[in-house]
Order: sequence, then C-alpha cells, then structure tokens
Amino acid sequence: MTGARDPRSGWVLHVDLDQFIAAVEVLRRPELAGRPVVVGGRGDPTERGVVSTASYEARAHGVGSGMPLRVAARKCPEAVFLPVDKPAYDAASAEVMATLRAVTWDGAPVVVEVLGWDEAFLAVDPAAVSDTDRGVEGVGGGTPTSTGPEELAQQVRAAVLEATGLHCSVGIGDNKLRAKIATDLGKPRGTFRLTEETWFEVMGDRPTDALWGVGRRTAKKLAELGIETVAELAAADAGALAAELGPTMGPWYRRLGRGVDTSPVDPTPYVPRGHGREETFQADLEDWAEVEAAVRRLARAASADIAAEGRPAARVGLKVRYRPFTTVTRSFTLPAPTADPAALADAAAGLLDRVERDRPVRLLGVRLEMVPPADGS
DNA sequence: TCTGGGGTCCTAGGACCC
DNA sequence: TCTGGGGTCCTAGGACCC
Repeated sequence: MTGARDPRSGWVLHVDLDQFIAAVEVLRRPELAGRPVVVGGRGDPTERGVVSTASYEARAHGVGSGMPLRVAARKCPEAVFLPVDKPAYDAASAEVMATLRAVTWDGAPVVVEVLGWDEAFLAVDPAAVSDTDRGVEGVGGGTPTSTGPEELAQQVRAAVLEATGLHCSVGIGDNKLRAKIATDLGKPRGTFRLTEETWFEVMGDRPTDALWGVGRRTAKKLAELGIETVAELAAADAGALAAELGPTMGPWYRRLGRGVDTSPVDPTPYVPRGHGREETFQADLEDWAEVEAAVRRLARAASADIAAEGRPAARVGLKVRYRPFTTVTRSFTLPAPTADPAALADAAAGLLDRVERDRPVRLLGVRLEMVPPADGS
C-alpha cells in the first residue's frame, strides 16, 4: 500500500457464526450446553429430513450438515434432535447484523454485506476514507489509525458475543474470496488472515473444492482434466478451461484458483427475485388428486410470500421429484403478471399436464418469480 | 449415508424477428 | 429455391451456496 492510502481500506473481514442454528437453540435451552444437538426437519429422526446444523459435540460423532436425520441418529443416538425454527434464527440473525452495522474502525463507519443468516462481509466505508485515500489529508492530517485488522476482528467477535451470546469466527483478507476462505481456517472462535502473499502457501496444495464456488461436480470435472489442487487450477490452460467449462465460467475458475476477486463489499439490501415452496412427502404420493391438491397448496403459500413483497409474479415454475430421486421442472411466463392466488394456483396446477404421472411423487415444489421492483421504490 | 428447503446464476437450444 | 448473422426471449437443466 502507498503511504497516502488509508491502511484500513485494503481489508475485508468475513464474519461467520459458529454452529449458528445449534448455538441459538442452546442459548434458549442452556441445559443443552455441552450435549450433542442436531437441528433439522421437524426434529424427528425417524422422518425424512436432513441435518441443518449439528453442534460440535454431535460433529465429533461424525454428524454433519446435509446428512439424513436417520443417519445422524444412527451415528449419535444420544443426540438431542430439534426442529428447524426459522423465526428464531431470523431474529438472532437480525441482532447479529445490527451489531455488525454498528461497528466502527477507528471512528470510521463500516459497510456490511449480509450473506444468509449467519455470515457477513465487512469493510471500512469507502466514502469515509476517500479523502485520505486520495492523499488530500496529507501526513498526520487525518484521524490517527492504530487498529489493525486482527484487532478489529477481536472487537467484532467481542461485540457479537456481548450483544447476542453467540460466538463467531472472522476471516481477514485482501478481498472477499480470501476473507471467506480464511474464516474456515480460523474456526471455531478464531481469526485467520489470508492474502495474496500467503495464498499459495496456505491454499496451493488443497483440493479445488476448498474454493468458494467449486463444488463436488466441478471438482470432478477438473480432476478429469488433471487438475486436482488449487495451485494446478491457477496454472491451468485458460483455453482448455474455457472449452470445458464455458467462456464465462472457465476463466472465472482460474481466477478463483489464484484467489483473485475484485467484487466490492456491497451493502445494498437484498431484493429477492422470487419465492418458492417445496415439500418432500413423508410417504410418496401415488394419487394424482393428492398431487394436484398439494401443488395448489404450495402455490398459495408461495403467493402469500410474494404478496408480502408487494410485487406480482411474472413466471411460475413447478418441480416434481419422482421416486427414487428423478427431478423434472416445468415453467412458463404468465401472459401478464399477477398476484392473484387462485390464478397462480391454476397456473401451477396447469403445469402438471406437462409432466408424466406414471410414477410415485416424492417432492413437489412451486416457485414464483416476481417482476423486478419499480425504480425508486 | 436413500438423499431438506430456500435461494442464485450460468448454459444451451429453439423460436422468432430483422 | 438448401439458404447469413445477429439479437432477444423462453424454457429445462445443472451447479452451487447457506
């Protein structure tokens, strides 16, 4: 960094709550502290459903997110199983984010970009440091800056704990990608710094799916190209990646391998594009009258969700998952946007005419995509 | 290990238009 | 009548994330 540049402005912090959902449950039931806690589905481990979050005590038995509840119960029979309580996590999340937005860095406000219930990026507000950034203040002219990113991270963790009783970890990076990956390396209740200088030393030998944006499928595709590690991805032939993964995604993966990310921390409030409701049935549906009734019920629930946004739906989607696990989707653009629940239920039910009805149905889903919000509202 | 529910974004082919 | 080259919209599916 140059001498005139504000030393705060190159840093991104990524804040991630530790075992967030399980921690919220333990907060309101202190007797569960120290016990294996598994939150998922309706809290009944004999039902269809998966683990949303397991406490560290449950993870020690091999229980992890995404695992079927029945498997979790087999691995850890003594665990306490609890149902997912969305309103409770919404409330806890709002407290956390409010705490983060109140953070200041040597007096300068921060911008906060929320990523789901339990994660956020944080950076010094560029507007607050733009003068010193341009060197206008000159040496000694601005607010003396003494707090480094590690100290700020400690302040953030203390503030969140004080305000909510929840522990978190903080990743420090020179961009969002590196901060996000750093957080995992600091867990639990810790801080880790990952920058351009240390990127390959820390990440080079790790598998490609350690990157944020590379999942199981892409890692496998890359492995078929002889690319197993982050360092290999960074050094991969750009043309081959583009040919194999697409002109947009190929180069993007290569940038991921190098830890490159130029996206800013964006505090713009999240505006949903749509809302959907889906349900996996405890017993597969075989009666088509029941299937249609369920689609109409899901459509009405999704209609209520978009009504709360105050925007009509422009497009309706239907998802059908058959036994054993084959999924098809159908969708169509409405002749004119509407928020009328009866019309949307009819539209969703109408899509059923475009799928086969010869197999038991495991899951149904209805998704409504809204028109974009009007300008200036 | 029999696989939730809520989302987002990208790709690719066909329709359709100029 | 053997036939170009965009541009945009629609649709289905895939991949990823929390």
